[in-house]
Amino acid sequence: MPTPVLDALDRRILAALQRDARLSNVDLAAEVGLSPSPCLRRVRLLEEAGVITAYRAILDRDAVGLGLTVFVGIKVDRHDDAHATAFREAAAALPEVISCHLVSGESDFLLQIVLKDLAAYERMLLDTLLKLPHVKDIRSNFVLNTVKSAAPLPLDQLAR
Amino acid sequence: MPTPVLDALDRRILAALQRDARLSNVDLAAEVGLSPSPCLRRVRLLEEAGVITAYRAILDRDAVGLGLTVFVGIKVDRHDDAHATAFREAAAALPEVISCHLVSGESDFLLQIVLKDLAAYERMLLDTLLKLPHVKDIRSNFVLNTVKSAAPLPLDQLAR
DNA sequence: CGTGAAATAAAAGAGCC
DNA sequence: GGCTCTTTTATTTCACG
Repeated sequence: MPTPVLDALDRRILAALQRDARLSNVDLAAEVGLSPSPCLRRVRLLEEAGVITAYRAILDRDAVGLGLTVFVGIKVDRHDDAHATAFREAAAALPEVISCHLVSGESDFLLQIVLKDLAAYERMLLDTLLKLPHVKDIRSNFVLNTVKSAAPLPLDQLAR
Repeated sequence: MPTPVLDALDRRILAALQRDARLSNVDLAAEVGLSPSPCLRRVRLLEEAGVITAYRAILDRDAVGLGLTVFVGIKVDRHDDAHATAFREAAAALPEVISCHLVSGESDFLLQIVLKDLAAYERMLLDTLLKLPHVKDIRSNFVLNTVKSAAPLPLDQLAR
């Protein structure tokens, strides 16, 4: 068994910060059963190691006027590096695209796009998405209802 | 023009907190061009109004040992409320399911599932997903490469 | 890793523009 | 609404066991 990168305490710290990133170090330490000093040391290490990549406020999309979410499947011309890279960079640069993955299956890329309404999506589709490099086919899947979103990662499932 | 729910200052506050949820109120105020008191008042109001729903630490999935992300399209038997609701609740209760949406198009539901590896997904598919209520068809799309993930919402796009 | 003390910073509130 | 100033409270930090 190689030295585990994350021990049980690290996982508890991460779980707590996923639930509430604004926990003070004192409260966090109490929650994970540690005193403040070593707790803060661990958090700093997790940040420096790139395990914690950011602390974000999660917003209600409807409340901020971004009521439309669309999952967009996109096929590109070919799969070679030059094509894929050009597409990737162009897609990632769009602020409306909040996630973009290369996936197996029907589509090559799966994008999650957030917009004000259908009219905004129509403009985006015509003016931007269809003009991305090497796009061959686009399939739009509109979100009708969000059952669960931006949930914390299931660190409990890692217990060995 | 109805009273806008969010004015320009609110949007600047939200943008800053999406980028860094751990900003102190003093720093946040300086960044948005406000003094601390009104800035904190606005943040509290945004929290109470449900605009800010959570503050989360964002983790590197590979670094925590959750190297496999799968987008799973699921069709259910029928679309009536009883069926859809039963499915929804069962799916949302699974910790590995970090997002679940009712969508238009090919599938009825689109789930984002995070796991350790393919073996874990095989178990999940056989033991859990296929046994969810009213499931008719499952299509698994494996993430080969993550280009962009958990990006902040594009509040700039709301400027009228 | 824990403890405790010292230094620092943050939040909260009152009164005013 | 927002600003400033003051008070109160909490948090970070560090040296040592």
